[in-house]
Amino acid sequence: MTIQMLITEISINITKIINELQLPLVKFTIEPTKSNFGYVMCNVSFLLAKHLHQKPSEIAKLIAKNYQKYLNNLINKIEPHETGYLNFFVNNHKFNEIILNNSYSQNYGSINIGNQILVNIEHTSINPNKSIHIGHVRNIIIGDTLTRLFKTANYNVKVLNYIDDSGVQVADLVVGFKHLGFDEMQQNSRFDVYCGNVVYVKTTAKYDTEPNLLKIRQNVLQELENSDSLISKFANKITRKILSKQLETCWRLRATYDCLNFESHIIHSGLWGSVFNKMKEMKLIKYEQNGKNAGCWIIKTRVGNSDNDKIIIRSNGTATYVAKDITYALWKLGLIKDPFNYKKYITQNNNQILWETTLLQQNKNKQLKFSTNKTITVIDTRQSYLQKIILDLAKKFSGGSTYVHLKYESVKLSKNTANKISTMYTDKPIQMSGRKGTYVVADYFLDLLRKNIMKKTKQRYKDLDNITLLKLAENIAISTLRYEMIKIDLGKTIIFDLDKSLDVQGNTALYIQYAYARSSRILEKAQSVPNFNAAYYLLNSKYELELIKIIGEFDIHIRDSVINFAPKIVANYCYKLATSFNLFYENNNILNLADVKLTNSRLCLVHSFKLTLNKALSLLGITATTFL
RNA sequence: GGGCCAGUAGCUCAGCAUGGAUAGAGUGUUGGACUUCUAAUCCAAUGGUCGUGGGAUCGAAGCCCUCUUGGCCCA
Repeated sequence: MTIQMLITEISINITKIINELQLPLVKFTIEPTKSNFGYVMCNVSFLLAKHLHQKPSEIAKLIAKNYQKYLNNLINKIEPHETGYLNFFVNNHKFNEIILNNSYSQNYGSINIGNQILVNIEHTSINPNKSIHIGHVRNIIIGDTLTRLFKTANYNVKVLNYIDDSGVQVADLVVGFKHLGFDEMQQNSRFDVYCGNVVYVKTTAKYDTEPNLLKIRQNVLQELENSDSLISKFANKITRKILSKQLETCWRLRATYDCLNFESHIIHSGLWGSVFNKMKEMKLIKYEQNGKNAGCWIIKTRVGNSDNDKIIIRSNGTATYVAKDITYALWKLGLIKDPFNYKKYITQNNNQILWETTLLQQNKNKQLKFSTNKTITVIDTRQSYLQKIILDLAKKFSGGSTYVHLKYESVKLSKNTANKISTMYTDKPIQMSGRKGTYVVADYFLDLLRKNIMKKTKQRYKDLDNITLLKLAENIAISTLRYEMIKIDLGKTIIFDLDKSLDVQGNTALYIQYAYARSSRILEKAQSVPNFNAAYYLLNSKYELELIKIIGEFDIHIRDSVINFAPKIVANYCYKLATSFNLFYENNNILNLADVKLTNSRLCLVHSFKLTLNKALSLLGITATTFL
């Protein structure tokens, strides 16, 4: 029995009453209330009021009267409120025991929505020509948190990371290294940082003054489509070198993957070619004879009231990223034959194997399956237009698949931070740009945050050794960044400010971790381990009852979060749990009591809180420590 | 020109899907609480025409429409 089950029981009974009274069947909801209005509430009277043209309070009375026969020793009172709400009261003594006993179990909070259905989630997919910046981090954290949530909802999740190793941005790097003399072997900074901050920015800046470089880039792009060319091999070498560095950052952020999809393989395997032919057959694309797109293959689209053309193949015969994205989406949805073989890239820290696509025959590994008819693509809202094209196209290939574009607003740099890192003055927040080099490198920020936290921790514990200190600070830094990225609604732009982000007071990961550490210390210092055969009826202060109730709501929030693709719901839940625990902690003594039975009951509650918060935090990729 | 997103306290944001009880947090400012299970905490005060105008409803921060401001995308 959880609160969710309580809700289900009430829901069934009210439906019965509606049937008995031959009232219209309305879609009512039952939710936990705020403490002074019973335990859970139902809005059915309001909905019926619309149909019956009666006062909600009258209907509430009627239903309450008919509910009496369903009352039992658990749900023991129903009260029709004058506003129209139906408030249900429970036997707290019994319910405390039920919730707490439930919360001790290993799989507490796990729900079954997915039935082990295969779903793939694509996220990260950063061009392998630069280091990961704070804007990319939002994508990684959203994607990874969603993965954790879907796994706990019993989906079989495969995480994909698309590596655009044959696009314009990679061509820019090749131009830089091969024609502008940048040193591939430099040792001054991390390779990905060097490529992004120096080679890419300086190369693209030269296009304005040296237009012949653009022609060179065109040739590079063409060479990239031929896997045997020297340019292709060189590009492969540097993109893999960058990728390995980017993955280090991803792993630092505690994201892991199942498969790396190399874009070049989409061309080299002939997959794009077959999709191209199919699209020609289906008359989805058109060869343009005249106009500005003469010589190009285009796709006709209609968004809103206006027609738009999107180039699929340039006049020189190279495929645009749109072509490759479409092909990739069709592959993800399993709508075209899988031409890839898979080989092991690495075993990640959590023992999860990371695979990569390959075209080598010796890696035929057909038991591996990453394609499925349910796919989620995490990309920011600026890609909405292209995603819409892909979605429309996928529908034409097959009606039965689900393609979700999980979009989120981008991360911008605050005015102050922008002015700090760029020579160009601005009086408002700016969009980060790889090309202009106006971004904050993720590892740079994390190192700064870690340093800041270390300083404060050192003040608290002067004797702590450096290794412990560093580990602790690293954990808090990663957790802080993850929490800040996930607690904000996906539809809201994050304005990132370097200085403000270093502040870790209030609603932060640290606050939640602190509550966890407090609970751990109590259990450590207790004379005995909690005995679960406890006097739960003694837990009757408002702080205890409230905390138990919130613990009991765990699965409701997970369900809510999964169904609505809203990871922030779990973040808010963690904060609510921590706040409630802190109130309990401040107001109810636990260890220094004369009443041994009460101490034990409270220890059980502390234990339950600790387990539940730990599970909730792990869904956010946040690790709680017993000491802070 | 077409499309998408956002506007809630000085600042940053919950609440909006599924309308209903007194619109909540953090932060800031002011004051208070450590001989006590961790004060990276807690308490109190302060702070709101929920961007504007209209509509449907017994009832709107939430739904529909208008306008407006800011951001983004396509052309």
